[in-house]
Amino acid sequence: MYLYTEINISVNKASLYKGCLEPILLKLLKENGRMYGYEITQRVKELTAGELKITEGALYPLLHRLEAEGILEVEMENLGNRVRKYYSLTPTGKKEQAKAMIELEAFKNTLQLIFNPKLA
Amino acid sequence: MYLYTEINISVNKASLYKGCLEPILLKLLKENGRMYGYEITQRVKELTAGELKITEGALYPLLHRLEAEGILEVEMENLGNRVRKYYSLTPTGKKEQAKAMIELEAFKNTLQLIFNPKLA
DNA sequence: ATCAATACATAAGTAATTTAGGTATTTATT
DNA sequence: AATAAATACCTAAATTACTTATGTATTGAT
Repeated sequence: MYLYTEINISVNKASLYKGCLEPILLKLLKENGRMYGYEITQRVKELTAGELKITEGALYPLLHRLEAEGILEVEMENLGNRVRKYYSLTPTGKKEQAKAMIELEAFKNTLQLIFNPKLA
Repeated sequence: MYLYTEINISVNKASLYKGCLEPILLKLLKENGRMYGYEITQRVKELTAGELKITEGALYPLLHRLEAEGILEVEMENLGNRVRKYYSLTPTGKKEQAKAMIELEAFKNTLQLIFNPKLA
């Protein structure tokens, strides 16, 4: 039986963040060397003061896909009886991360052109 | 028979822009008063120097949805034998536009927190 | 003891697109 | 004059990136 203690009233302004999860993940791994899934969800929540909550249903499949694509590699670590999976960027992943940052810059500039045309 | 003269080699960095089309549209209509579909695709291409191309398959269904939701209203105009459909914000649409801009600001700030943590 | 937090996972459903067509008129090019 | 390109609308199937809703199991706090 499940008892939910936290009621999630998050609005669905979420759609703007679509497509951002992968660059966010790559950036965090670049900064931190290696991280595990749960840690990533918590770090994003901290960094954004709760504004952005990475759902596990989005994160875990992404981690698996990027591992399959050779962008991430994984190391298992045992904590007592539990397993923790640390992910880090492969050499390919580092190139991919750099590309993602360039694309993100272009994205931000493009938004600037549309939403703040005077400053451009 | 169809002969394609322009070969579209657009990469699929497109995913970052997912969820941005509606705020872009609302912003353009706020700035320009009224616009028609084809004009919107061209304006965005101009504004962004070709970086962002709004596809008609995305735009027209969105215009129809927003009209059905009472966010946009439409005026038909005849050009010779052709019809042009001008869209503009309803009063509801103006409120929606303002909300979208606030959400976009929050989005940009959140990205800042993740990608430029030092400047925040 | 019980609840909350930690830590992994998958699968069905949904929304915003892309891709790939389609029709028709008007303007430019050869 | 004929052809191509641009203008102007449209839709529907497929894809993508998620959300929502589950599930299991361990560990730490009250």
